Amino acid sequence: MQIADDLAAQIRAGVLAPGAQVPSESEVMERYGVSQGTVRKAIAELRTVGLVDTHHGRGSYVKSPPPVRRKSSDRFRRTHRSSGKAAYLAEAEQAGHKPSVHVLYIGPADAPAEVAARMGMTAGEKVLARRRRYFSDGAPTEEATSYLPWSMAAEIPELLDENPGKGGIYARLEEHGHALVEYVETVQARLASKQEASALRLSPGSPVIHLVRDAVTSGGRVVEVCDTVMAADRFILEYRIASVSFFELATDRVTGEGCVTGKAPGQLSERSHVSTRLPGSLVGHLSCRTGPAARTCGVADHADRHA
Amino acid sequence: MQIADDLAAQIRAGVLAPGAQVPSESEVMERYGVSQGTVRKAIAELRTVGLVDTHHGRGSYVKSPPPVRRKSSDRFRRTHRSSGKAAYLAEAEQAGHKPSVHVLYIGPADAPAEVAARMGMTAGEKVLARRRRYFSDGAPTEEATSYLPWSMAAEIPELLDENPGKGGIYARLEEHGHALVEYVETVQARLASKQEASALRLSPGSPVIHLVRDAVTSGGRVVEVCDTVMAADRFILEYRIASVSFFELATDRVTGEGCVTGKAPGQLSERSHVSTRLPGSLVGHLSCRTGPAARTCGVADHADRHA
DNA sequence: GAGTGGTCTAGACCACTTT
DNA sequence: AAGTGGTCTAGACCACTCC
Repeated sequence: MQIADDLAAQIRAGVLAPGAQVPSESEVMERYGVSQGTVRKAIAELRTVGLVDTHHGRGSYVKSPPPVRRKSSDRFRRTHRSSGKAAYLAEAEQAGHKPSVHVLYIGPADAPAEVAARMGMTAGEKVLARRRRYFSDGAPTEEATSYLPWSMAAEIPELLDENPGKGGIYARLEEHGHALVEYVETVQARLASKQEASALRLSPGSPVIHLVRDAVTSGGRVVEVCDTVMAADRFILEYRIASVSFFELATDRVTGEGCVTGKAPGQLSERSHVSTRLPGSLVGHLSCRTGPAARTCGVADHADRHA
Repeated sequence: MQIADDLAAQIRAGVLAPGAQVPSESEVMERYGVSQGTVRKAIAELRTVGLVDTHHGRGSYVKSPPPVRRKSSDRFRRTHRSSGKAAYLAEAEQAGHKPSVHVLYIGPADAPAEVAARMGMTAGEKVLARRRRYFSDGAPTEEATSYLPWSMAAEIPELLDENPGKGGIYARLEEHGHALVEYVETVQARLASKQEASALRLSPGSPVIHLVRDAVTSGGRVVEVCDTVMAADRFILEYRIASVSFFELATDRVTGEGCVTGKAPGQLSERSHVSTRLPGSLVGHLSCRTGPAARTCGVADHADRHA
């Protein structure tokens, strides 16, 4: 489409600056000597590519590129929790944006099938759902729903609060004896559904990132599933992957010496739980999975509570 | 659009099975009593949602949902390298697909700006590029380009081969003294460009996942950058995140005892290098970054080479 | 050649926004 | 009321595919 390319070039060259109005349909019709349908297709193209926003009865305007936020896998490090702010707020402020959160719902819900499967319960079982929408500089960026077993809600009353306190719900879970060993995030990208598009104020056809995170305890139990839908153009996800897991260090090689106090390597069952004592007073607990899937493990150190 | 919803419902209900031909434009025009333009919009909708494939002169056909492959962050564990197959082939076969790889280019190239920045060189510098396209069951799924400093190509001749041998290029790098400590992956989702759409046989408007991975040595040097574009509907990325890093275990708490042989905790500079001796004969090397960014570290164990 | 999708035109009518 | 985008129609013409 020559017309779309032409306009796109003008935008990228800065002839049409962010915020400026794109020539109206009738104007373009005249200038290029084409019919309205042709113009509309060209502008639709610009819209799906994210170059313009168009408003009924007002015109199309050049979009300014959205601020991109980095979401690092390090954000779950227990060390980062002391900050006292929810991970989201801390991260966003650091990046120089005005963050805000809007709680949409906190209360009982029926577990969706996928969530139930991840938590090892039957679909439809009663769970606690925490649904909220996040904004950056006033614009919605993501919508997240946390699911927890309903028994947790009784055990930990703060989970029903809008603001669960310092360190967020993960800190509360750990305070109540559910040490979190690892998080497993699955990432998918797809086009926004109509509901998602309107909730995140996206033009239809925009991509979203669908992120689902399981929080796993040292016992191998999934105590929370967090389902997040993010506007794809506003995020970069960053993951740091070690080439050797702590689990491998402790069990594959360091035998004897009283180091691994659980089972011997090679004798680990599907979900094993072993303890490692490192020099100093540190106790590390490992929850692991073995077998053909050969998954590595998580590391939980309970040192904070033993010290 | 009522007509699109109607067809979509038929597809999802199985009235129109995968592979079946969607009624032709003229047929739909007649049945719903609308004009061609209206029908075309409806079918375009189905196309962008990924429900149908349409071929010029032949018609539109119901797509069968593409096989989804899981890409786990564990695939870089050194333990998994012994398999003797490239990570891609091993993973795909395990999932029951017929994988194949097509090498597009291996040779010198000018470093793109972003790659140069990640590797700490100036843009345009000469690098080795390895570009290949991956297929699953005959359908293209991703296209990846690895960039390495040109000096590596001289040092490690296998890097110029189509098949770099057992364990892939990461194994070759490590054999030549470049122990890889961690990988940093950044994930973005966006719509496919025209070139990407045709290379991956996607309909325009389809989302892709753009993944860029840095391979970091124990010295903190980025020796490879791998730039990958994947068809979003064919992948689920999975990342396992430990709640405590090995780095934190070794330096924040385990002091004295001769355990950390590098600097004391709190004295680590922006990019430090410390060594840890664990019980047994294992030696762990840590490359880390500290400071306000408070990034964790990677763990490299050189035990294989010291044993 | 008959059928398919791809592109375009010219014009009508509606809904929203601004003045 | 005037200007904007949103939707639709009816028809022309082209390009590709299959028989």
